[in-house]
Amino acid sequence: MAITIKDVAKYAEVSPATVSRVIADHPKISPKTKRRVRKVMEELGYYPNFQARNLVAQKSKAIGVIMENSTTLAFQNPFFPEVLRGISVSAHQSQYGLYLSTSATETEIYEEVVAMTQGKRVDGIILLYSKTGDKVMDYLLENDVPFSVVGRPYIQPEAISFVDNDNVEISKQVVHHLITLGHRNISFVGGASDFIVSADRLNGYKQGLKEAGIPFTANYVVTQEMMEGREKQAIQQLMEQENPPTAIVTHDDLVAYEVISYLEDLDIAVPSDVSIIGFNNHTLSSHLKPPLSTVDISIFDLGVEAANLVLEKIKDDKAAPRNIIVPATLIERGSCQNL
Amino acid sequence: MAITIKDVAKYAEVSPATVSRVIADHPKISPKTKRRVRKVMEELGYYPNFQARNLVAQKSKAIGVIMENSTTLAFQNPFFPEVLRGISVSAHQSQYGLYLSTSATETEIYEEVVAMTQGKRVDGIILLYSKTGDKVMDYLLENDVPFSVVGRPYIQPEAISFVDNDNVEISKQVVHHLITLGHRNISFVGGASDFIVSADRLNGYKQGLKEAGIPFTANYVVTQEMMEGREKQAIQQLMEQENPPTAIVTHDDLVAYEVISYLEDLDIAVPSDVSIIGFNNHTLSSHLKPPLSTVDISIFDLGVEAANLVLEKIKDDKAAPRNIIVPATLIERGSCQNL
DNA sequence: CTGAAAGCGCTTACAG
DNA sequence: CTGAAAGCGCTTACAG
Repeated sequence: MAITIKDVAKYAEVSPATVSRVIADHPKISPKTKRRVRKVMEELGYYPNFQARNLVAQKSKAIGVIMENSTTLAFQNPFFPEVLRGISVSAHQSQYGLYLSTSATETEIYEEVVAMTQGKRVDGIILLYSKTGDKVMDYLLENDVPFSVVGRPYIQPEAISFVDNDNVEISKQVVHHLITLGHRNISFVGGASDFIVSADRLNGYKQGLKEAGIPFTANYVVTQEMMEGREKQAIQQLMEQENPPTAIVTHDDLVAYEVISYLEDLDIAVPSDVSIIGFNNHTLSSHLKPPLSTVDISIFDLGVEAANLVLEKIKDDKAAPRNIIVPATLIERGSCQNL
Repeated sequence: MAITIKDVAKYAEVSPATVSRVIADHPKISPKTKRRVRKVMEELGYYPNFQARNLVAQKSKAIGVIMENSTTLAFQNPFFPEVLRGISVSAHQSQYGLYLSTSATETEIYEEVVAMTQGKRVDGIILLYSKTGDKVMDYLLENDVPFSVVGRPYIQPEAISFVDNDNVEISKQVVHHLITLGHRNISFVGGASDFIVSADRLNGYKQGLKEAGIPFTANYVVTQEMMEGREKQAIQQLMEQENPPTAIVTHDDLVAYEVISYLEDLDIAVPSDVSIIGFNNHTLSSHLKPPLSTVDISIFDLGVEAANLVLEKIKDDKAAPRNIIVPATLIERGSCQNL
């Protein structure tokens, strides 16, 4: 089979223990021995077996990245590769590997997380989403598994390491911006309502209205669930009510452009008839027509920090949970207009 | 520490060997014993330790997915999450885990692949790209590592399992389509030239021209390298030559929209002045202005089949290499016009 | 500075 | 149908 530590030991005329110590760069091994052993390792093409090493070390040097393997537009967008890139960079620096969930449904994800943590396939977990009543998060918390969350946890935020934008605040700013432009009939087209990020942004939207003395209109809110499979009708319904909105906040740039195309079908032009703002600052959004005003949420940084946070917990059992708020910035472009 | 097979054995009053056999659902264990042991496993919350199991089995039940952790627009696009979704579905069915590369540079990727295969962290590899002179592919081939490639290998295609579109053919079709519309001055804005997919598409483009008796014009080809960091100037240069193209084939929808925006800056309208076709059928492309004619390359299927192919090789040493060609379809929308 | 021995948690011929 | 024993490839007190 493959070259083992024993083969190296034999050729270098030392014990396997010594070879092991050379690998670990143990200070008490003489430079001479180290040199000789390393030369043999090189010559034989030795690579340490992770399984064996991890078995005795009781760790895996890998982080599990958990996401919903979903098909919705929200997961089609560049958020995923970008956050993963951030995670990769940080994990790579600490020499940790990345293990990806492959499950599609909630129950499967739960099973997979339990198996990968109990089975020691990973040392910690990054949750790429945060939703209400998430059993995965409950499990991780109860079993003291090192983990971090991208997004605000639905329970015990003080006990959990997470990274997030200040979604309430930035959403409020977005609304303020539209109000400054003279809008008062402002709609909110949000994500799935069990996701905390959606709830937070809706909340900020409401606060923004309130601060401006504008009453909240339930009819102005369109959730993911209302869109699902009948996006066009949902938008039509939104626009054909008595006082249709003159501005729309959407939870994602891709959704914004989708909405714009439905508005077009209804002969409603952006921004002349309706202003619109997205979220996530898609690479393309500056190039498209209209160039989309949007919120840049620093996705890459979200990933880097999420990885840093789990790593912190993995390396130190009793590291206190930390929260990191990554800046979100409103970027004004051409999709909004004075009323 | 965690519950081990010994704990279960003790409580169930059997030997560890028996517990192991129950886990494996060995046929020779009595149903009664199985029931009893399973009950104890349940009660104690036993989960098998992957490291230990894999160490003796000499396998990891995981597939390494290798990609360049790059920032270019090409990797910002939905190709990555979509192909990964396909891979996930197939891997999940076979109960294999997914291990992701975290390296950014070619050398690092090489090191990482060698370490993860030699170190038995993964049983096989999926290469998400194919480029000329790729040392990773050479290594995998030489060392008989089970692997598959998304894209046509640059060497020994008959010896390697890969999944691909017929990029030459589809590219030729795209050119034919434009020629049918009356275009003769057709430009090709391609990807990085060391990628096989780019080479194949360029090749199909050339063949398409040739078949129509149109001479190839080097000035009509813009590569990734020529764009890098000066996209706008590259497009300007393309359009300001003596006989500017009246149609442009781009290797990706996102790039197509980027180009469209530069054309706009030059007061060139799509499709009235210039026709344009993309690749990859981005979710948004039907919604944007203009709705983009594009090529759907069945990304999800590419992923599923790539996983199937490695799995085939992992499960059977001497499975013959297979190639799968996934259909690519030209989708006509509003970005092309009769000349 | 180095080695012999035990052990990480599992599996699997071998024996009965 | 089940158990005792050896072993997968490594690490790490312990001893010298």
